[in-house]
Amino acid sequence: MKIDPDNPADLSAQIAKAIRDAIVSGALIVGDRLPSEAELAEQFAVSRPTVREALKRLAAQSLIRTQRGAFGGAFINRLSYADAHAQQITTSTLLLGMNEISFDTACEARFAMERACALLAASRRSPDHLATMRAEITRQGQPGLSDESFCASDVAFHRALVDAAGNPVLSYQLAGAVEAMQPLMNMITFSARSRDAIIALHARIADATEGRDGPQIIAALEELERYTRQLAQSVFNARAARPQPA
Amino acid sequence: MKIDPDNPADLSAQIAKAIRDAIVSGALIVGDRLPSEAELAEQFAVSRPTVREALKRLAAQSLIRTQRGAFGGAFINRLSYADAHAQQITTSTLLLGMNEISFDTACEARFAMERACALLAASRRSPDHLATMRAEITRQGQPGLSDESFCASDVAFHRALVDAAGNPVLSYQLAGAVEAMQPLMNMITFSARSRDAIIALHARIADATEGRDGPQIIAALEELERYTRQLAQSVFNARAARPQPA
DNA sequence: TGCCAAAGAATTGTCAGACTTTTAAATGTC
DNA sequence: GACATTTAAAAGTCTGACAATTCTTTGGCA
Repeated sequence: MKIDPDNPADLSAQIAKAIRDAIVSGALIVGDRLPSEAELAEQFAVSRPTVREALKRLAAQSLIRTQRGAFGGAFINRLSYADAHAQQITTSTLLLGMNEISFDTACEARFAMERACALLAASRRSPDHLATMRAEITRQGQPGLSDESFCASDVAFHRALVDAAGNPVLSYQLAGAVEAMQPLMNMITFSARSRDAIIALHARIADATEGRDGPQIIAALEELERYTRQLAQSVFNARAARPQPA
Repeated sequence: MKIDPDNPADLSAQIAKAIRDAIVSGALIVGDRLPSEAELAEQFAVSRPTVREALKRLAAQSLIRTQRGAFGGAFINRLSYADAHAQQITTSTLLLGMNEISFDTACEARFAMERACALLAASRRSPDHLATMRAEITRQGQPGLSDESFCASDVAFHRALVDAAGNPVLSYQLAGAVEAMQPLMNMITFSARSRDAIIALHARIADATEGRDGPQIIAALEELERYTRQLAQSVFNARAARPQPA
């Protein structure tokens, strides 16, 4: 583990970087225990609060976990899918929310990646995935469903499709992108007619998945993308025409 | 901003969560300044070091940036592509390195997503992207190039292809996946013959991109995926046959 | 008046030391 | 040998202080 010269950057940031590099490079393995805070403080020649700040930075990225008590300390964490997924969603959501990313751009990226799963999903889908897709379609057709619930079910449907591809890396990447878009989707009011259209496309996707017809899934996804973007366009136009509702 | 009951979780984690939620939900906007550490300490009824630990957690995720001096403080950060990208790479690298993800799984996901960019890249590629691709191909053909440099150039080539799709969200997602795989790729020794094969495929991709022939790009990528996996397979087999070099 | 330098204040960065809480290991007792 | 008790190690938290930084304001000088 390298030391830190007295450069102007935060000491805690430098310490965090040193430890992070050691983890990413493989010098520290999952399950390894870091020295205690007091020992680290001595090793880096800083105070314990400074070491603690560094460790909290690493904990924020799920790189380490801390345990109190005797023989406790900071341990290198195995990054779980759940943690990675959560971080992915937070990052993607902020990126979509804070930067000038248009709905079209986000939509294009999301469907492009989803189509990338289509062929794999067609060949690997299990009865479980199909059942989930069908269940969500049923749910989407229920009257009185709020827009938020409809969107949530939409996410669950697409997630099932992505999971059907049977590749956890794809699931992790895609699920982040799809869920990050949900706040944008929630802004759209879905009329009964548009819901019917979407449900019909979902049914087409489910049928094609059941029939292991990859190209058909892709075609349906392309149509869904077109329809979603058109729907968003009209919503934004309507909103632009009625400037501020106060 | 909500308060924290005295539950068993870390106070700093709770405070960080409260502020993070406020940011993600939009209650705190980019550029907003948080209260000073002393004020936050009073507001949450904790000490300043505890507040500081919470702020460091947020800083680790690039959610805030801090500035010293009068009228300094913690400001809500605009998540830059560079920051998001860096986090994406760290997360993906760890996920690939620490979990039992096979090379095949990572490879499959990466090429599936890359193919998703092919059609967009074919229609939107600029002369700049083509020039980068050609330059990297030239570089890959130079004799005496180390395996690491060859891999780095390989990453740069594919990154240019992805960027050619002209969708920053795709670039951000893909670049993370591609770069995360580099440590795994670095473990492969590329013989002169395999380099030639890869370079030929790269040239085919560049030609197809120049000719705006999306399906041809996809076909070449499929072949490249097959070849890469086969190459990795033989490397791993050879390694398994010669148990421990000690 | 106008400009530049010095003082002041606000705020983060860092440190030292102390105390509390949690947890597991070691010890003692039946 | 099993169970209860003690003990020690470690993170979690607090208090108080000082250093470093940076913006604002004020004062002085031409």
